Amino acid sequence: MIRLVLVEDEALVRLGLRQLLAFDARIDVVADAANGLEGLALIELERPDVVLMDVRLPGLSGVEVLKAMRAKGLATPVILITTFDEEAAFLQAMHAGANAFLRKDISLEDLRAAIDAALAGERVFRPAITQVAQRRLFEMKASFPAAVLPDPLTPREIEVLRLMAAGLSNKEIAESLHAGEATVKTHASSILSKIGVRDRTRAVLKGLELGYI
Amino acid sequence: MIRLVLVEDEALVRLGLRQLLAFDARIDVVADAANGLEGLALIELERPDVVLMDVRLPGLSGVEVLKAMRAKGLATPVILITTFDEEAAFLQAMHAGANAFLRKDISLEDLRAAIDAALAGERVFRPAITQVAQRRLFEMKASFPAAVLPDPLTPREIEVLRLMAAGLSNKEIAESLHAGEATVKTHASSILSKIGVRDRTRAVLKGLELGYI
DNA sequence: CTGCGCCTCCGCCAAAAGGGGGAGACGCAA
DNA sequence: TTGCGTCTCCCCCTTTTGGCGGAGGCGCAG
Repeated sequence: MIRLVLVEDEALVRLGLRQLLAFDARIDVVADAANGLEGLALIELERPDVVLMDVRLPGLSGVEVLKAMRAKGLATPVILITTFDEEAAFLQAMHAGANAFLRKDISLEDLRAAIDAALAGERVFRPAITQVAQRRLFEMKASFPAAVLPDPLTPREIEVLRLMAAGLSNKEIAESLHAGEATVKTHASSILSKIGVRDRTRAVLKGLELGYI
Repeated sequence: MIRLVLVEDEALVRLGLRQLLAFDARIDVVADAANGLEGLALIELERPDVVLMDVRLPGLSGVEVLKAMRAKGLATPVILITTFDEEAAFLQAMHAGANAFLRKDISLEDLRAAIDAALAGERVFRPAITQVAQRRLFEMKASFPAAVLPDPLTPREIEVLRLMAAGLSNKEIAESLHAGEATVKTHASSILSKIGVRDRTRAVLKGLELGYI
């Protein structure tokens, strides 16, 4: 019996995944969690054979849970799932040692194959991953992994990004943060260059994708 | 037996909903569809007692399917579900004659109650709807319904909005559409005023919310 | 035929955004 | 102590955005 822990915040998706997994008699979903912190605790408690986890979660993200697991010496295979193609999260997940990275619109076969491969210690990223991400993967293997990983935003930058997403202008953000507009512009420029976009519209979208917002 | 047609594009959510509905022995999910067009065809074919449908769907949106149903004289109760609070879609759904409008993070009890109420011809919008939307609902009842409904975007404006969301500048959008930058600026301004935002960042977010993107 | 909505563009103008570089203050870790 | 990163702010500059009014063409419904 394959003992699996499921971490997924959206109840319907969680139900859907349980249902999907129920089709495979070898798999036993021993526990599920709706957020990262709870998930991490459950994983430590249950010591499952494999973890199926959403990338975007309230509190700790899937990638953060994965990092925490690895930091604690837990080598449990982890399969990350995501709603959209999240290239940056994908790269971070790769780096953090995820065993698979799948989109939510996968078939049962893909999921089963990913679980089998993960149990065997393989790392699969084929099903439903963007070609862009695949190409980046090669680049990553060929160069320094850290070089292609997105520069993490500082706490202040994340605040600014979130206020950007709320539709505030730099001046309004400055007022909101009790800082000068020049400061906000500095942060804004830094955010844009870090996440590799050239305007705030894309920054917000990308921030959404990266889980910052 | 309550014959129900389920229209939901995301496979996992569809599975989750089927699973949720399976807990109620009275309900028989006679068919499901993954897009609006297919959903509409199935509804016409199956003539179910109630329709459970996502608002955002590929091709025809849930609201559009609902309008098409009503235009064809189908009075089948329709329960719309949505991932986020989508105020505009909510108002449109109200206007189009939806029987319920629920968020996806509902409980089985809420869903069951909504189905029962819908079958009885009631119109419920209580569970999990924003207070803003509730307030607007009262305003709507008190004034002309059309007055609070957001001005629909023209096809060209939708194209522009989508390119905005792709992070293109007005000039790039112009090139992409083989039009002048001035034209794009006109469309852009029109979009902003129609959806009631003051910059493209919020326009994209709102567009996402309204299902335009 | 006459509106009306949509798409196409103009000009003008103010505001906002974004890039460049520089710089001081702070705290923290090597 | 000496970096290093972060946060703060300044300058100057170009580009972009968005609001304003105006206008012609086109197709479609009343």
